[in-house]
Formats: sequence, C-alpha cells, structure tokens
Amino acid sequence: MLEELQQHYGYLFEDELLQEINNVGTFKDIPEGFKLIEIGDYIKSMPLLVSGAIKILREDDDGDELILYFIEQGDTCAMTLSCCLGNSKSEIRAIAETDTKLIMVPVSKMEEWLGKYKTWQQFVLQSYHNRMSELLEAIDTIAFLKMDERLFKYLKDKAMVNHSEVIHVTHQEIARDLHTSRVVISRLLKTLEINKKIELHRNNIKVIDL
Amino acid sequence: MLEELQQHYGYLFEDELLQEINNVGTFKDIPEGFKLIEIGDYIKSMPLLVSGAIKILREDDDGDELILYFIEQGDTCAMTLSCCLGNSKSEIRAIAETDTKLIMVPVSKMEEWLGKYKTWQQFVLQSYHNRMSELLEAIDTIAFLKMDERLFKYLKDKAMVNHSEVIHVTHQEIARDLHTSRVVISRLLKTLEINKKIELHRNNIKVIDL
DNA sequence: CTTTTATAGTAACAAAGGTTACATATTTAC
DNA sequence: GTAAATATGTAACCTTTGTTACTATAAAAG
Repeated sequence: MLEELQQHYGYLFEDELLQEINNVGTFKDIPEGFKLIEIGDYIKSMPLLVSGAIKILREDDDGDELILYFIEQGDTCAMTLSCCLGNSKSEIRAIAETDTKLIMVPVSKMEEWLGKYKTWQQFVLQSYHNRMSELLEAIDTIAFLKMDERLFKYLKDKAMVNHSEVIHVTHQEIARDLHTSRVVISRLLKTLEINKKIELHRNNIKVIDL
Repeated sequence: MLEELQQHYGYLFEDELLQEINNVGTFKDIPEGFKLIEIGDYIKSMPLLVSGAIKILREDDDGDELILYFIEQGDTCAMTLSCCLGNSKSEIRAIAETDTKLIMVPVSKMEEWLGKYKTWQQFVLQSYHNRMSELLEAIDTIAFLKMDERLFKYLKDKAMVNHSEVIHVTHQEIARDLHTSRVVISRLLKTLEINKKIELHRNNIKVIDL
C-alpha cells in the first residue's frame, strides 16, 4: 500500500505525510459502474484516486442527468473536498467509469493536515483550481458547442480515460450523459460514422480521431 | 477604512487580521461598467468586495460571451484566488455591475495568511466552495432551462444585485450575456410582458416577480 | 432642426434538436 | 427453441432557437 502511495503521490507529498496517509487511509478496489457518491450524501471521507477513472454527474429536479467531467489518477474530487470542509451535502453524483483503486482519507485528518503540511495545503488548493477549470470547460462545452461537437468530444474523452479507442456504451447511455434523447444521439452518431470519425457496433463505438 | 473593514468582515476575521488587511490592502472605488479582470490577465492582487456587485463572464474563442454569475458584498472572486495561488492566467472576465468598493490584497500576503490565520484559511476554502456552487448553478441554468426561463432568472438576479426591480439594460446586452441573439431576446421579453412578468421600456425593464 | 445612431418590434424563414412511431436485429431468460 | 427484453435505424413531424430583413421610434450628434 505504501509503495503504491509513493508511486502515485510521492512527487507531491513528503515521506511523513505519505506515512500518515498510509496509516489512516483505507485502500479500496471499486468495480466499474459502482456509485461512489450520490447527490445529497454527507461525505465523511475524501477519495484520493490511485488508478482508474470516475465520472462526475449533475442532476436536476426532474432527474435529468448531465456529465460534468471525468477525474483520473492523481486527482481527487474537489467537490467532495468542498463538501467535507464545508460540512455540506454533495451536489454531484460520482460513478466509477472503470475499475478503480482509491484511498479514503477521513475528513478530520484532512483538516489537521491543512495546518501541518504545506504540500497538503498546496494539493488541496491545486485540486480546487483543477476542478474549477474543469467546470469552466464543461460550461464551454454545453454553452458554445452544438450537440454533434459535444458528442464527439464526449467520445474522445471517454476513449481517453478508458485507454482504448473502443468504448463500451449504448446510445441510450450517451443520451443520458449529454442530457438529450436516444434518437438524437443515434442520428448524430450515424453522421459521424458517415464522416469516418467513428465506427458503430452494437454496444461499442470505435473512435477514429485523426 | 478600518471601520468599513470591521463592518463587512468583522464577523469573519479577528482584529489582528483585519488590521493586517487594512495595512497592506488598497481601497478602491470602481465605477459601474469598469472592467476589473480580462481573460488572460495575470492576477497580482485579490479583491475583497465591500459593496456593490461584479458580473463574471466566460468567453469562447469566437468572442461569444456568457454570464456565469454575479458576486456580491462579502464575497471574493475565487477564480482570482485560484489564479493567484496557482500563478495562472484568468479564465474569466469581471465587470463592475454597479458602483463598487473593494479592497485589493497582494498575493504574497494571501499565501502568508493561509498558514498564519485559521479564519483566513476558512474564508479561502469557503470562497472556493461558494464559487463551485455558483458554477454548478450556472451549469444547471444553461443545461436544464429553456431560454425563456434563463431570461427570467437573469432578470431576477440582475434586479437582486442592483437592489431595484427596474433594471437598466438593452435587449442587445441581455442577448450578449445569455449568448443568443437580440431578436430572440426581444421575442421572449415580449411574451414575458404579455404574461405580466415584466414591463418593457426603452433601456429599462421592470421585473414583476410574484 | 436635421441627420445619424441606437433601440425595439415583428414577419418570414432556416436549422437544430426533441418526440412519436415503428421496424429490425441481437441478446437474454425461460 | 421461443418469448421477452435490449439495442439500433429511420421517417415524419413538432418546438425551440437562430437568421435575415425591414419598420418605427427615440436619443444623440451635428
């Protein structure tokens, strides 16, 4: 466990902090599709991502979903951070996009470390900064791109975090993530295929990004 | 100056910190419409809002604008925060929505205080939390609301930060903030007027929110 | 006072996205 | 193997939003 910690976070934290994380943190193996956080949950521990990827979603009152972004190795969920430190409910849903390894750190320690370790403070502030940037990018995507561009970006991002040009997903799932209808997605996917940007198969899509 | 500081930030910070802010901070009076931050600017000092309101905008590569939110008294711009602490360029534009008073605090001090004052650390983290929530609300608005609902929300928000049910704005300006066209806004405004939600006049709109 | 500019109203049309309906193919359950 | 469930393709149509064009009026500039 300590080895993995050093491998993924050694460049960020001093040995003493790594040792502390190792002592109080809990390692978890999460299977693909597992719901890590639900909207409204009170968060009592913060996840540090060791490997894999997590999909962060927003939902409105009618149950309509919208993907915000993926988080990857070396990241933490600043939303969770925000909730922990503010003692407030989660405003987002988190689902394991792939099989994922993470370390859960209790909130109490997080706060203690803020005063104790400069590197931890830097990490927390940097995480906020990264998440803010991702939220702004999400806004750009929703506000400034048309649905066909959003769809292609989604496919590319998904291929990236899955480390594979073939992604396993149905049209219906894509429609839910992008907050539109299945018919719209099928229509646009077909156009993308005609334009040689992707290849369509049942339950999977191959992204051909040139 | 110290009096105003105590009045607006006394409940947050201890006297020692207030005194420090007073010593190193610069008070500024900003007129309505003044551009405080441009996209790409490096930020060397952080604004603490004493009175007034600031409009935060995003822009894409084609120069299309989009309002994110307003910030009000007691807030700071966490984007600025983010840029200061991360030593990166601003990703947003900030325009004074009303005449505004603020205190500019140099970045160097901000970082020093993070280790020195627990209340400052709390304030910084709380600011990040607030801004994150506002960005999520902006996303909800763009993603889940239709243009007529977005427009009405915009008018209500603008009335709120201006402390007046009559807001001084042209259809063209609204169209720019909501990233749509003037004709669309004129059309929807007319419908809102027919439905007794607003009254239209040249250069101003009265919001009748019941 | 006259010209120019800014603001607003509105019609007509185009484009994008959303809905309904139905067909077909593949997989799963029994 | 057969029935049911899931996944995809596609046409037809509707709604929302965006565009172009033209009008009228008020304000500002000369």
